[in-house]
Amino acid sequence: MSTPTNAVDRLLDDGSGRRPRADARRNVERLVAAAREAAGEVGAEITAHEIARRAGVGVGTFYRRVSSLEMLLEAVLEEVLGEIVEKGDQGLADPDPWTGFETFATAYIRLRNELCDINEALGNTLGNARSELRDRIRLLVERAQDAGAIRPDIAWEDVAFLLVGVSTGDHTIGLRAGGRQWERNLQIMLDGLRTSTPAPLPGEPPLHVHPQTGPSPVERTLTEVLAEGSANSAEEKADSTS
Amino acid sequence: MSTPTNAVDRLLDDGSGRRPRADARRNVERLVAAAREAAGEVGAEITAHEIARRAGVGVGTFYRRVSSLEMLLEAVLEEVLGEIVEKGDQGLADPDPWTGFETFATAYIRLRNELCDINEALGNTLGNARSELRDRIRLLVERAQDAGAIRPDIAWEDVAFLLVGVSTGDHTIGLRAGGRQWERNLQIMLDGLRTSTPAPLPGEPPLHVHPQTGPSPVERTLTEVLAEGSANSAEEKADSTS
DNA sequence: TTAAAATGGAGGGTAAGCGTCCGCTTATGG
DNA sequence: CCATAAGCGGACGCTTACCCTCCATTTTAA
Repeated sequence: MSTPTNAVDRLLDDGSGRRPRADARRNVERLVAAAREAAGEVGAEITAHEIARRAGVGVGTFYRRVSSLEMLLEAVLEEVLGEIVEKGDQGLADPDPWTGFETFATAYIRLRNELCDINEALGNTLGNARSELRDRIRLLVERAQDAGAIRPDIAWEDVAFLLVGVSTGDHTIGLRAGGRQWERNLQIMLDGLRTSTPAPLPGEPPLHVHPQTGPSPVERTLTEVLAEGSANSAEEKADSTS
Repeated sequence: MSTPTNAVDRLLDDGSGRRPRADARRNVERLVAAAREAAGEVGAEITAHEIARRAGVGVGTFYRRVSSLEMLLEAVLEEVLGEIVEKGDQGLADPDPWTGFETFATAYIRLRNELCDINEALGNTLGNARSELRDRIRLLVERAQDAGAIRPDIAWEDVAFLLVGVSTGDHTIGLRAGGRQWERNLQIMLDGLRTSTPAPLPGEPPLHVHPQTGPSPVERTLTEVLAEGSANSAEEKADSTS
């Protein structure tokens, strides 16, 4: 009980042991909430003024309650990472390895969207929690592979990379998804990971689904495509007919 | 022939119609190459000084050859987008819809990695090329769906989002892939998209592949997981036993 | 009621990037 | 070979953006 476990308490603990005034605590809570929200929306280039504005407090208050912007972000990041690791443990506790993995993956992405890239922004201050997270991912993947639910030619790092991509892919070339695109991305990725057949996609399609006409199987691996690609990588310039 | 088609010629064209000196042309070429390379590595927050340094020229030269940093980035972006669209046309020319799609997807990600997020950085200056790109993706996906190669419950926008995610996911929680992770991401995504069975993964695994022991099928959809997740979204706090 | 605690926002200090200026160098055509 | 216009480099000034402090005023709570 002497070491506060959540961001708010840690930030309020100035070492004097005195109980802070009510408005002080209220403002710290607002600041942490605002920082978490802002981090998810704006990303790493969030400013102290912006957080203070969202929290409805002045900049002065910001810096009295929080020793620095970096401190606040670090506290928030650690808090969220803790929640993610906890989700990993919940997944490992699930008797069904695939379900456990799936549950974790879902929660992970949802939480990761809150952090956005704050993570990378403030460097390697959290080596400990990060290695804990890596452990959970590795265990979840390997357990599902042992159970035959995830294809065996995958490394757990592949999954880590894919999960990032899933949460990142929600806007491109003028297209912008409504914040739940990651759910569809995730399902498609899961279908690529698993050994059994595809599951139905969650949510609504971004715009429309193309009406299907007829079937016809095909076979060629990406490895072959890549080989071709590097074979004719010599540039060719031909005038295109408009 | 009056309107130069590549970035170098466009930047050299100062309207006077005079042929530029040899060193001037050489430096523009270096600048464009450096900008393309730097854009891929550093991303959107690239600086004029950095590009000049990589090109081995002074800042003065940079600004004489290139009216502004924005102009250079725009020229590079347009050039790369043009190449991508061309790859799309090549894919559409392929008689096999799946192969055509696969070829395009590969080339697209490879080129997209060069742009990184310059794209978003300088706003909507390229609405035209972007809509052309969208067209190619839509046609490629729908054609493959008509042929029965891509699962029918997918919208072409899903594919656009997924392709971004695939190229983005190459570093996370202290893990960093060697630049070819996207190939593995892509194959797994393709396996999730297609109607037939998974293909072998390209390249080497990031670190190791977990030795498999035994099989056991499982079934649960992400939709169900999501429903559960939002059901017990009420926070629970319990002291963890260290 | 009153003093300690807290608040807010103007403003100083700093860092970083953009683009210019000008003295020196180099290509090029006669 | 030489004259000259074109080109080169990088120091430097300007602007912008952000971090954090200071202090007159307000709020809490004993």
